[in-house]
Amino acid sequence: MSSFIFSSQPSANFTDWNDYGVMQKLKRSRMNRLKPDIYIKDEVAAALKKAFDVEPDIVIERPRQEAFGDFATTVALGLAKVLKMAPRKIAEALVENIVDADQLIEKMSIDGPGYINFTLSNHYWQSVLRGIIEAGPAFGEDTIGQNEKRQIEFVSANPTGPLNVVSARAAAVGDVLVSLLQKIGFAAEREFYINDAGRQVRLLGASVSARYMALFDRNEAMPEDGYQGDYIIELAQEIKDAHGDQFVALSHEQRVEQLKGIALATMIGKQKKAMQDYHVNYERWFHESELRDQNMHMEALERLHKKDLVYEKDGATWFNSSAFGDEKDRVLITSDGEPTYFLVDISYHENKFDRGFKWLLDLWGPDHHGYIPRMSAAMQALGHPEGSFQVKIIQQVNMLRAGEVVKMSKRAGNIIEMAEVVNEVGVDAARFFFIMRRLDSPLDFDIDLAKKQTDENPVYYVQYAHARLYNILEFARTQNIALDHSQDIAMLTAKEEIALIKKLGEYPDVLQKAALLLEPHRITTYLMELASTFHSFYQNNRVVSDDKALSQARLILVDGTRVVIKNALDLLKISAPERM
RNA sequence: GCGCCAGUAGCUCAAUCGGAUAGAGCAACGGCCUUCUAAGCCGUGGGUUGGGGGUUCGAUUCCCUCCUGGCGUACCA
Repeated sequence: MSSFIFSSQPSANFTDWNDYGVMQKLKRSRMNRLKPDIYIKDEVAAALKKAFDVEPDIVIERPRQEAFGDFATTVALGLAKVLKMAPRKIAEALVENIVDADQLIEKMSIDGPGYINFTLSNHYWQSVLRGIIEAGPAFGEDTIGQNEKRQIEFVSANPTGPLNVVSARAAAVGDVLVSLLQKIGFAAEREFYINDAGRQVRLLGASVSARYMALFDRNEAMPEDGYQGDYIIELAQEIKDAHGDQFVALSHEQRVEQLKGIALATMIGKQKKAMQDYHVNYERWFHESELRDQNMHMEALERLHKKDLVYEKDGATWFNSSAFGDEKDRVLITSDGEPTYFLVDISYHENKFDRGFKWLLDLWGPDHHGYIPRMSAAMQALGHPEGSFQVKIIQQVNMLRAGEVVKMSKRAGNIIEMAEVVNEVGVDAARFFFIMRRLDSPLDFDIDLAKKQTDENPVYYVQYAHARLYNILEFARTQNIALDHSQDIAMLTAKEEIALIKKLGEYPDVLQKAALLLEPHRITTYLMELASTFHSFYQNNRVVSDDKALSQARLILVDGTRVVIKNALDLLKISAPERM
């Protein structure tokens, strides 16, 4: 088993977000202004080349503590051994050789054992704000994806029951991940795989048939393993209301077949509606039946066959998956001659690659993680490069009310329904809460908290910041101080002003990292930090005052902040209220 | 048994490829509204990063081991 699929880190061949190779090819002028770390990296590299004639890997990081400046590098520490010199001596020589052609660096200092800290000038930060205003809704976007086709498949719940809360979590996460990839230049798409074929769908038909007949006082046995939830009864009732008794007289087989079709269409319709109400718009809903109708699974079998990875045993057809790290071989065609779900799923993923996607991500529920090795084995066997197929497990969700775990609903078939939760707390809170945590850790969803309209609720905290920003711009208008982007902003030098601009300037990095590391929670965390930085600025600096020039400069800062919060909320498809 | 994920402040979570004194929010306590939204701000206390060992200038981060919790280990889907 290659360990990459179990790693929470991106695989090695994955675009390395710390290697800005692609970006360096872009025009430097504009990018440099928004990527000061690259500028510093280049400066440090040139200085090292000049002073010591070495070209080590240089990492530019942001110090945790404000006192250490805006950027730092530990390169001198790492070079100590190579150059056989004290790190501080190396650092001193390095600093002396920094040219800083663009005059962005305000201060350089050598601290501790040999850290070199860089503080950028206010002038530089003002230019960042200019850049944000110019970019507007596009601020944060990038082109590093180079239009590569990527696809994320998520939710893909069986159409045999209502969607549960893990689906709600997966829907929010998957939707935002695709948006993130699109923002940094990938041609990314959302896809929902509808399992509308096979045993379980026949079971759905038979279950509905039994309930339907009961409505006419006919006794028809519920199939073994049939679906027990009360929603099946509701479904039967809906069918009776729409079609009357027209299926009663049919043979059992015919009735099951017809009711199966109706029930399936109804359930899929409900799923589509739930997703739409939740602001998730799939580029494609892919039907499993399509694969089967076109015999794509047999084609996939043939591909494996050609690679000599298939054999017959005990009347079944097996895939030699253990040769690719799976713990045992898996059945593709059962001894009854039925293709397994696994085989069909392999062909589905082959189809995705055939459609031109270079990279696939599946979001699966926690009960499917045992399935990862065999699927990865299949993709590897079929020659897809390592890392081109990835799976992330969306961990379980505990719904809490008054501190207690909410019990499952019998009506929905012993699950907690997605629609119920979304209706109760609203789309904004639901999406925010589901995105707030890393996807591989279990999530406690506090329903009471999500509904609270107080500072305890992070959604309101962020939305309030947006409403407040909007209100300031409105108020300025009433005072006849218009927002004018051409005004001078050189007087924006106060501590809170610069701190706010710095925070705004982080957004593109946050977005890029969230996208490439598949960690959407970075966006919500950032939003909370940004809101906090803004509230702090607001508290200490009056925007609209008698000083007209200063007011106008601050209005530009307010507008820049509004732009970034709006962009991030739009990305999450959470509303940005103008008034609260 | 084997495998996957997780274990960080009372609670929920962060922590930028291994970097500086591990940070936020909530809860607790104390301040701040004549001024653009107090759904806000400022401050105080709170930690053996589950335990132990290793790798090195440096470990929440990498390796080994143990403990705890969740999940998975089908000719089901």
